[in-house]
Amino acid sequence: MERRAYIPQETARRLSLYLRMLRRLRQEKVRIVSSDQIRRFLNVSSVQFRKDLSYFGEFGKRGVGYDVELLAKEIGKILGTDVLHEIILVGVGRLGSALLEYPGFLEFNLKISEAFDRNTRKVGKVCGGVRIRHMRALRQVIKKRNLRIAVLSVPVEFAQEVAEELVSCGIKAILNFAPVNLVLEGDVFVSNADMASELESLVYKLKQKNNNYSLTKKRSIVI
Amino acid sequence: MERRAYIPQETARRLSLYLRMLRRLRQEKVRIVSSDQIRRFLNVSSVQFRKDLSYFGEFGKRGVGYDVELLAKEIGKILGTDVLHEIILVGVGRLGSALLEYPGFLEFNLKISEAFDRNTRKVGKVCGGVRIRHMRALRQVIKKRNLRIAVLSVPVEFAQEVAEELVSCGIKAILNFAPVNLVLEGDVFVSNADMASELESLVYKLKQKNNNYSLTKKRSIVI
DNA sequence: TATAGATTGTTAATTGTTTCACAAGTATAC
DNA sequence: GTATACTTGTGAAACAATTAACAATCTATA
Repeated sequence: MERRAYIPQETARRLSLYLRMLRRLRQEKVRIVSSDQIRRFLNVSSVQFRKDLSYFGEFGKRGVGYDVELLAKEIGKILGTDVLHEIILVGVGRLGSALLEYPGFLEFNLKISEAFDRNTRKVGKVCGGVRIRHMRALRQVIKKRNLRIAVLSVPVEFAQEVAEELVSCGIKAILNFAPVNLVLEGDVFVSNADMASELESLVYKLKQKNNNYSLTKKRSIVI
Repeated sequence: MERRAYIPQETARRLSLYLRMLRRLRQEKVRIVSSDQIRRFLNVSSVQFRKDLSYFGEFGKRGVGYDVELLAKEIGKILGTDVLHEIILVGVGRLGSALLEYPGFLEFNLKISEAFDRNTRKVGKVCGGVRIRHMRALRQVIKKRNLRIAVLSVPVEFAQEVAEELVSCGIKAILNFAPVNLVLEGDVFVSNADMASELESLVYKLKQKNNNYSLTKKRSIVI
């Protein structure tokens, strides 16, 4: 097959779910897994799983299944988790400090290695193993360490301006926790972790169900 | 047009973004807005916006635009934010307490009105205006207050069992912050707020861009 | 009251994603 | 060795979502 002509966005999103599942299986000493087992664990159809993998190569053995160890390694390579990625976090409020202590990032070889806040009372303190710096140091640190990815957890009213500053410092990807759509110039990827909107979607679905309106299926995931 | 034959999932997701934008405009005393202005604010094409609304009715005036006040009210009705929805939160760890204090939920008329934890040292304390109860009280409170929606922020190793308990108590929608896919029986909506996976997707996109592989567009807002 | 410019609402075409159907390969039992 | 039961990989079909194209309608103005 002609690989990588283009990869469906949705496929890319699912790869990290696969990887996490495989890692868990590996931990439990499972050696072989079939696409049908994956379906049961992840609510992704077995064909979907196989099709997703097919964009990158052939990793299974017909009649048998997939070698957990091997497949985890391959997906890791595809996603780039074989290399440690250093991230910065801007805004060490309640959410920000929760994120600094969040253990889940390591799973994908992601590490928040710098944190910034403009509150001088927070500066110098250590949270999640990271010493908080003042916003003034932002540009210098980003440039010096050549960082590309930022988590933005400042109050909503500052999100836009801080995001612009991040971009001007060379940041190329932002995970935004502020409930606002960032409008940015240049080639920056922005992903919104919009908790309120996510919850609202659930409320809406419940309402629809009760009213017997129908939604198309697909996706239940997400931020 | 035959309204509401079915509503695209994505349309439902976008409605809350529209509502937030409209509220902000209303606050700024803007009376009229065109779909083209919305495009500039939200990175959603003007046709997309109009198409989305068209599933529910005709809310604009040709040659003019949309009445901000009126449209906000209509979308609010569609989404169900005209009524207060009470939510419970389970797991008052670092992330849980950040969520309890998160002001963004009110925007959609959502209120975390009960919080539970199994750590007796936390029980009785007040966080974000909510007194934390012991997990033992879970069933009784849910039944008594007839609650339907839960935010799950317990450690990943307990997520599955707690989720099952929630469902057995009558919960119909769960916003899950644990990095695991919940497998649940019955008609429950689960939405995963998967921060690590979200960040991982950004890393992947950056990598693709540098390698000049192409992804299809859509979602996740590339500016 | 006719005309120009603006903007919505909608059908049709296009693009993107999932699912179907099945060929091809592997393991096991006899 | 052959039959049987699995399981993967994939082209084609079906389905879903977005975008293009344009008719309908409104406002302002001469």
